[in-house]
Amino acid sequence: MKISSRGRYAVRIMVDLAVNNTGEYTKVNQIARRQDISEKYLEQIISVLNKAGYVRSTRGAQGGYKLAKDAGCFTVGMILRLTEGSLCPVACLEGDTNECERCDTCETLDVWKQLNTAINHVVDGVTIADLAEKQLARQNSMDCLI
Amino acid sequence: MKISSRGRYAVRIMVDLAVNNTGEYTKVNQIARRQDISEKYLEQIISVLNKAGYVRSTRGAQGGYKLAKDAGCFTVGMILRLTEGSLCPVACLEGDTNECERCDTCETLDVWKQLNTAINHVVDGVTIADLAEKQLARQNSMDCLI
DNA sequence: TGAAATTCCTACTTGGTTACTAGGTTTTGT
DNA sequence: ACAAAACCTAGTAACCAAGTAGGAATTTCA
Repeated sequence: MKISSRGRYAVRIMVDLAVNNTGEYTKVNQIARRQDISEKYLEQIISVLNKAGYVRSTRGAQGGYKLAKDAGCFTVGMILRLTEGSLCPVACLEGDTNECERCDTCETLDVWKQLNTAINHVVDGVTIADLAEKQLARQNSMDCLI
Repeated sequence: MKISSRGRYAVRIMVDLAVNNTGEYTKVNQIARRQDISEKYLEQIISVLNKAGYVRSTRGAQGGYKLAKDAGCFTVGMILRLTEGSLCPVACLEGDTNECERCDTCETLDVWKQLNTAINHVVDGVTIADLAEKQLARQNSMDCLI
C-alpha cells in the first residue's frame, strides 16, 4: 500500500513546474537540482507526463518543459494513475466489470470498495494548483523571517 | 497501492472463522476449501494471526483454530497492519517523527497525510463482525431462494 | 556550419518482494 | 501406536521498483 517513488516524484515535478512557472521552459537539470532527484530518472518520469500531454516540451538548447495547461486542471489522482497505474487497492475493482469468480459471495469486497472510494476522493480532490499555492505561501512566509 | 494477497487472505480467514464459528476449533483444510486458498499458504498466514493472539490454536488430532476474541474486537485495519506492515501511503508518515529531510518544505506531504487519514478511517471503521454479519445475511437470503 | 545544449529513447542492473511450494517436526486425541 | 493436525524453515520462480548508462535526435546560437 505504498505510493511508489515514480508517482511521488511525478507529483513533485508537476508542482515544481507550477511553482516555478515563468512562462518559459524549465530544464530537467533545474527541476532535478531543486527536487533532489536524479536527472536521468527524472527524465524518464517527465517523459511519461509529456506523452500524456500533461507537460509540453521543446528540445535543443534553451529547451525544457512546462505545464501544458493551468495547474488547476491537474489533480493528484490524474498524475498518480498515470505513473502508478491504477490506484485500486484490489485488482478486481479495476475495469468496468468485476472479473473475480468469488465476487458475488466475497465477504470483503465491500471494504475494498469503501477504501477505493475514500482514496479516489482524496486524490481527485486536490489539484497541482492547490499544492503550488500552499508552497508559494510557505516560501513567502519564510522570506519574511529573513 | 495494492493490498497484497497475504493481507486480503488474512481478512478472509478471520471472517471465515467468524462466520463458521461454532465454538469448536476449525481446521486449516476446512478454511482452505471454503476460501479456495492453498492449505500451505493459509497455514503461514494463520500462524501470523496466531502469534499476534488474534486466533487461538490447538495441535494434534481434532486441533484447529478459532478466534481468540469476539469478532467485533478486530478491525480490518488491525489485520492488514499485522500482515501487510504499515498502511501508510508514504514511508515518511510511519513512526512518530518524520525523518524525511525535505519534510519541512515538502510540497506533497499534505496530500499524503489526507490520504493516510482517509485510509485509516475506512479500515479502522470496519470490524470482522461487520463483515461476518453481512455474509450471514447474504447466505440466509440465498437459502430462501432454494 | 559546427559545437553545445537539451530532450528523447532503449537497454541494463541490482535488489527486494510476493506468492507460493515443499518437506519435515512436534503435539495430541483415540 | 497411529493418524491427524498444527508448527517450522527453507527454497524458488516471477515480477517489479528504482535507478544507471549510453547514445541518438533536435535545436539554438556563435
